[in-house]
Amino acid sequence: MLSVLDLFTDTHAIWSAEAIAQALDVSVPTSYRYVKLLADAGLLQRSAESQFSLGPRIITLDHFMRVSDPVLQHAIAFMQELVEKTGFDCVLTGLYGNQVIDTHREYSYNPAELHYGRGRPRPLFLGGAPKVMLANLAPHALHKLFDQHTTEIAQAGLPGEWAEFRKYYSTIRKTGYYYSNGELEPHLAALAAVLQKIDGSVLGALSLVAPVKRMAVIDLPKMAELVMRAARDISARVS
Amino acid sequence: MLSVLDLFTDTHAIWSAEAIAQALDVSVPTSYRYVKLLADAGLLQRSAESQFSLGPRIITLDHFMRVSDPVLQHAIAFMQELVEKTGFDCVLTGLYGNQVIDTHREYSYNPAELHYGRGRPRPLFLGGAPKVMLANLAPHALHKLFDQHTTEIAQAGLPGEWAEFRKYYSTIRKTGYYYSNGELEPHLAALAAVLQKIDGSVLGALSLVAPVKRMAVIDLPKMAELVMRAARDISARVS
DNA sequence: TACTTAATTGTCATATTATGATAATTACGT
DNA sequence: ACGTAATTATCATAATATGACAATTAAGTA
Repeated sequence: MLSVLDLFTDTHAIWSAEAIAQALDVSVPTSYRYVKLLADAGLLQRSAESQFSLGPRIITLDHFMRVSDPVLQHAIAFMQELVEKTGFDCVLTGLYGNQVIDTHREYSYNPAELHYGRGRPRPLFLGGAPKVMLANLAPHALHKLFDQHTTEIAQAGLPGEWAEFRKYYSTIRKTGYYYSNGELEPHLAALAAVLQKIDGSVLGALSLVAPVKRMAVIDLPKMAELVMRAARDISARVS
Repeated sequence: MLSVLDLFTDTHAIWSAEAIAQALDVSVPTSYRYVKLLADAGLLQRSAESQFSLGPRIITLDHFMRVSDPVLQHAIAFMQELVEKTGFDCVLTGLYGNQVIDTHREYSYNPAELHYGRGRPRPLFLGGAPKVMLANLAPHALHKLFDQHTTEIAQAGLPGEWAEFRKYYSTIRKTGYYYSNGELEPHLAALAAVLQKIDGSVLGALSLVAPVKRMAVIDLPKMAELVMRAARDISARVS
């Protein structure tokens, strides 16, 4: 029944009861039952005649998550400071099982477009934030991901052999940060550092993001030092 | 099983399987089953030893909602303009059944505190946004709310009789906006206007919020005109 | 490394409930 | 008021959720 939620995405945000029945291969009455259950819980809402969309409960639950997320709470001030110092956007990212999600974005300027900051699912093997997080996972956890995502790893151009794959991430870990140039989106560069608890477990990642063009005049080591220090400070506060 | 989600709030964000079993009056194995189902769907996650919290799926779903919400999409630009013109915070609010929720906030300045903008549940009968929305509901919908929330209505100091209650909201509807002075929070004032589709159905509300102190020098009719025009423009775009 | 305790999952009989087909009802536009 | 589509009720049957208990795994500690 929870699989009804899987149907709702950014590109297909509205579903009819009948379409749900078809998609899940259940009868129409059952589809209505599912929808009713989810709507009663507020996870769905009727958006129009026979149309359903995601419901207000999700907004509230997300609010609870933000308010009670210690990483987010402590990170914001440091992120604002980074934005002020650099003029770049600052992004906070989390690793949830096999999913990488941006959890907050501090904007350097306010574009008139919708802010995609929070919640955008991201590829596991592309971009700065995922790389510094994976680089700091316990070896067995990384190995698990390696086994589960063979094709994605190949697509990302990463080594198909465990030894080299591991060495690749080990290098990143030793460097302390990762600079991605046009890796996730061609025109964007990012510099990321990991957030971790005292015991070494990964809390998330902190990145500065900017157009590739504007990186020409940047002193990378200096910028890396800024991000890493902020990351360390945040990590210390959370622990 | 979905009632597990009800347990998680901003003040109690982490639950153990055992505590859930007790709260829902089910056996411990059943509690683990519930938690497993929800965690597999991403609605919950293990946060520590035997501890569960709300999961990443909620962040993603909220993201989908924001991206596919036409009101939000069209409103942001106007909200930014209002912030620029007035220096006040601008808030977008939605009505979902019996629930009033802020869905976006454009900040006039960037306080170093966490932004509570999106998702905060609000009382139904206090504050500008709920009042302009309720004032523009179809009479039968308003009557329904009137019947269902007798005590809250009394607590809010609103008329306990339907005729007067209706008249109260009718006045607001005719005025076109509502100015609330310290109604929701003692030190805050807000001016709200309704967003509605061409057919008159309520889409939400648009408000400007500022400390009461700063309202002393404000020309209310002028400010009301600004908010109402923005609200009309947004409404027009959405339709 | 082994030991101890807590956390989590498996087993299984039973009671509960979910399901689909069909019918009845409601809501909506004309 | 009418006709169509949407939604809910009925009911027999199949499926599965539940709790008690046992087994297993994980985590902390000596």
